[in-house]
Amino acid sequence: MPTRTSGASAVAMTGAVSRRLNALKPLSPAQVQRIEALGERLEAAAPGAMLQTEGGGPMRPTFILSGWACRQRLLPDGRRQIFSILIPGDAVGFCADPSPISSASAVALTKVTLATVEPLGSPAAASPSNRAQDPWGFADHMWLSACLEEGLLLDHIVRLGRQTAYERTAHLLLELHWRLALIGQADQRGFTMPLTQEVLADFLGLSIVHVNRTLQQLRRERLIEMSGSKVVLLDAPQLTEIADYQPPTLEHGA
Amino acid sequence: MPTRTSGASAVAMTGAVSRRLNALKPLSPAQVQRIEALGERLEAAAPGAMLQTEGGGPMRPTFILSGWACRQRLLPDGRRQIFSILIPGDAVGFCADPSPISSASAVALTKVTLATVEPLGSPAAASPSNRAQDPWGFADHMWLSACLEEGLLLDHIVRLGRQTAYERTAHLLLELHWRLALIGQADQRGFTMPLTQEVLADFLGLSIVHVNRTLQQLRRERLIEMSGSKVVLLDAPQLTEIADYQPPTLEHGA
DNA sequence: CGCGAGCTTGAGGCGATTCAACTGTCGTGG
DNA sequence: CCACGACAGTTGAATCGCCTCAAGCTCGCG
Repeated sequence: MPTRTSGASAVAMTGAVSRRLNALKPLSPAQVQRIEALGERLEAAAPGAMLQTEGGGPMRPTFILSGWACRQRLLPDGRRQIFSILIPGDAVGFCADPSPISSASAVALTKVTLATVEPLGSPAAASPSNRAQDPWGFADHMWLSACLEEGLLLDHIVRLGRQTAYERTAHLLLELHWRLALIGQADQRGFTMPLTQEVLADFLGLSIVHVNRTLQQLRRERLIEMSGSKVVLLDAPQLTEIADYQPPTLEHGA
Repeated sequence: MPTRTSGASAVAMTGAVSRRLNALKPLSPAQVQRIEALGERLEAAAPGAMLQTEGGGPMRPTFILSGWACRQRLLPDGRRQIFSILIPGDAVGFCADPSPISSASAVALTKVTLATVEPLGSPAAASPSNRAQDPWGFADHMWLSACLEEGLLLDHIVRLGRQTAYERTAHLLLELHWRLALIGQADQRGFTMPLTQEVLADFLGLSIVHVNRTLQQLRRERLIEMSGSKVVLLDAPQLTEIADYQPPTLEHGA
C-alpha cells in the first residue's frame, strides 16, 4: 500500500514519463507541462509493497517516476512468474481493470515513487469509446504505450517458450538496455539494474542457481560485465545475434 | 492471402462472433443485426495461409467466422512459438497495427472463413481517442475483447514459465473448453480440437514427442479421452486443480 | 498400391532443477 | 567494537524433465 507523500523534487522526477511518451508520439509543450504537474501529488512505496489496489479504483493510470517494479502472479504452491519489469516512465494498472481477476498484481522491487492520474470517473468513461472527451489528453499515447507493452509480452512468450536460458538472459539484458535508453537512464554500453537473481529467475522462468550460472557464462565469454547492480554490455552485436533480439519499432508516422 | 468469396450461409456463420461479444457485454438487437451483416462479405483461407496482411491496412478488425488459426512468430533457425490459438468469434489483427513490426503473424490452422470490418479510414481515426464517432459501434466490446486476450497472454506466460508439461497441457485443454463453450461449440464434457500435436507443441513450448507422451499420461490417468480431434474431459475438477486453472471473469456490471 | 502426414515408441543425452553448503556483505544491537 | 543474523551470490553433486535422434506405425488419399 503506497503512502502519500508530497512536493519534493517534483518536476525533475517526471523526466522518464515525458521522455517515454514523447518517444511514442511527440508531446506538445502543453502536454509536457501537464506531465510535469504529476510531480505535485506523489506516492511512495517500499520494496515488496503491492501497488495497484487489486481490482480497486477503476482505470487510474499510475506512472512510475522512480524505482523499479513488476507485474506478477503467484501460484498456489508458491511458484512465481513475473510478466513484466516496470521501470520509471512505465504505467501500471492500465488495462487490468474491467476484469479485475486478471489476477496480475504489481509489486515494488525497489523503493518506488508513483504519480496517479486523476481518476477518470466510471469505468465506462474510461473505455476507448467515451474517451473522446479524453479528460487527461493522452489517449493516443496510452494506446501506443499499450501496443508497445503487448509487443514486450509477446517477446517474453518467445523467450519462455522457445529460447534457452542463455538466449533468454541475453534477450532480457538487451530489452532493458533499450528501454532504459529510451528514458535516458542508460549509456551506450551499460546501465544499472537493481534486480536480484531471484527476480531474474522468476521473470525468465528459471531457477536462481541457473540464472547465476548463465550470467557467469556470459561474463566468462566476455559478452557482459557485472558488478553490483551495474551491467555493461561488452559485445551488444553478438548478444543481439544470440538472442535474436529486435528492438521495438517506434514509427510515429501517420 | 485470403481469397474473396461471397454470400453462402452468411447469417448462420456469424453466431460465434455475436455469442462471444454478447458474453463480454450484452449486445443490442441493432448490434446483432450489424454482426449478421458481416456474413455478406466473406473471405476464405486454406490451412497454412497467412491472414492479416503484415503491416498492411491500418486497423481493420477481422473476425474468424469458422475454422481455427493462430498468432505466431518464427525464429531465424526455424523454431516457432505460437502466442495464441484463434477460434471462431475471435478477432485477428486488432492491436498489431501502429507498430507493424510487432512481428506476430497470423496463420490459418484449418480452413478458415473471415469477415473484415470496413476499414476505419486513417490510422489516426482508429485510435481510441478519435473513436468516439465509433463508425462501427463496437468500441466497448473490442476494448473488453482486448482485455480478455491480454489475460489469456498472461496465462500463457505462466504456463510457459512456471508450469510443467503436464500442467500446461491440462491448462490449455481447460482454456479451450471454456472459450469454445462461450461460443456454443463445446458441450459440458468435451469439444472438437482440430490441432496437430505439432501445433500443440509450438504453443506449449514443448517438443512434439513430449506432447504426445503428456497426452498419453493424461489419458492413462483417465483425466481425458481423445480420439481423432475429439477431446473429452473426464475429470474437469481434477484437471482444474492440476493446472491451477481459473476461467476469466466476465462481469459486465458497471 | 504407394506415398506422406501425423502419431507412437525406445534409447540416450543434455539442460535445468533441487538440495545443500559455503562465502561475502551488509546493518543491527549487545 | 565485534558478534550476529539476514540476505544475495556462488559452488558442487545428484537427479529429473524434457529433448534429440531414429524407427516404426497407422491412417487417408491420389
